[in-house]
Amino acid sequence: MAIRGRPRGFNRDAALARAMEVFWAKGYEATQLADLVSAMGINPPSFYAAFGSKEKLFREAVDIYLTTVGSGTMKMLMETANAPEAIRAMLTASVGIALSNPGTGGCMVALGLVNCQLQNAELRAHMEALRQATVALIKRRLEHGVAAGDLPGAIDVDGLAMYFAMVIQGLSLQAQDGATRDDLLRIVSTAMAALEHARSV
Amino acid sequence: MAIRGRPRGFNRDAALARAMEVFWAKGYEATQLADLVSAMGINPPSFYAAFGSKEKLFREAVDIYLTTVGSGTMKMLMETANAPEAIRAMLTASVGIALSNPGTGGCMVALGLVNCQLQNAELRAHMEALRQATVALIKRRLEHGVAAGDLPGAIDVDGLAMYFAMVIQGLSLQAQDGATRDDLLRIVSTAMAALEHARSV
DNA sequence: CCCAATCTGTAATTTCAATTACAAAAAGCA
DNA sequence: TGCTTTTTGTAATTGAAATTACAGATTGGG
Repeated sequence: MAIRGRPRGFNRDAALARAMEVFWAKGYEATQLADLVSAMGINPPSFYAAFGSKEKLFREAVDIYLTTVGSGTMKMLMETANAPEAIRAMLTASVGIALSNPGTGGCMVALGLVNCQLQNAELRAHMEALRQATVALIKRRLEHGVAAGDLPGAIDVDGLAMYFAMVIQGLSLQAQDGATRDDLLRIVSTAMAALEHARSV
Repeated sequence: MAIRGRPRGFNRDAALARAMEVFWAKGYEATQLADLVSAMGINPPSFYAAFGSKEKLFREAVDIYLTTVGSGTMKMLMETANAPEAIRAMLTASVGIALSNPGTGGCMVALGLVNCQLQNAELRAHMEALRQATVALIKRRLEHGVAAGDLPGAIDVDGLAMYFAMVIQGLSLQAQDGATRDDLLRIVSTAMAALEHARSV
């Protein structure tokens, strides 16, 4: 049997994409329902019927952020041949993302939920887990680089992975502070010295 | 003539110190008056009489943060003899501060007001100006290092200054994500490679 | 000792943002 | 067509957080 009842008057995926942009631009807590429903072109009841709550919507928004906006960085990381080049490509992609933020600047995973209230601690933990996953991915790429001979076997892959994750987060904050593309790319080049140095040990 | 009226029943400076800790721990927007007055041991009317508003109190709290907690990093930066050592000392001091945050971790200037609402844009600009001042200070120290022969004359002092400011911010976010002292110090050592590399150019 | 000035505690008030009530609308099915 | 189901728009409702009203308390000055 077909779907009963009045059909939904808006495109759920399109509305979700709009919501993602708003969350990305303003962060979870600074975004209010009024911003969301306005950007999505719907009213509160439609919102709650389709997405459940602000928090559930945010989780969905992060999901599509990762599979759309964010996927590029990880793709660069995993698919660029030489390990140092892969790291550089990832950071360069991060710069692009940080600057394409429709609002203040920065990566949604890095800055979407900083300094939250106790009531949102669980959501914050979710974001933190995503960031830890990034660290793990960088570490794996470095290990692969060592195995492939791109990097010396003596390097501290754990330390370097944390370092580059830190760089991604730092780039986001710099973007929020108004850094230009040229500024951020210069920072990336400087940051890459960590690997240049590791290679020459 | 002496002061008329009932004397204040609490120590304003002590209360301000408590408030600073709360703001440092939770950030501006996640901190609510109830947290503040509770930590300060006073009631709302005393609070407003003595400090004016939450925003004014925050500005005062940032001021004493800078002159107490934060002064160590800049002291290290300006008073350590060798320029690369000065940078390292500054970053090491930042690690100590980030870990001494009574709450989630991180530097109050770096993370005290991220993702704020439009109504707090002016306050955010104030924080941003403080961060820019840090960049300027780092730049000056690097220039001094070049003049003193600690660093080669060809280095990009602007780029390096932004880079190390980014590191301070990134360290704060890493601290919030649960990084240990050992983790952060390893990141600092890795970050220092940027200067090691610059020296050997 | 009384008055003016200032602080304190209790208890509003105000404002604003998330969420829901409810009746009308729009579809399928008998 | 009448019934059921689901969505929609308007307009509450709820809840929380910043700020203030007000009466009582405590001081110095005359």
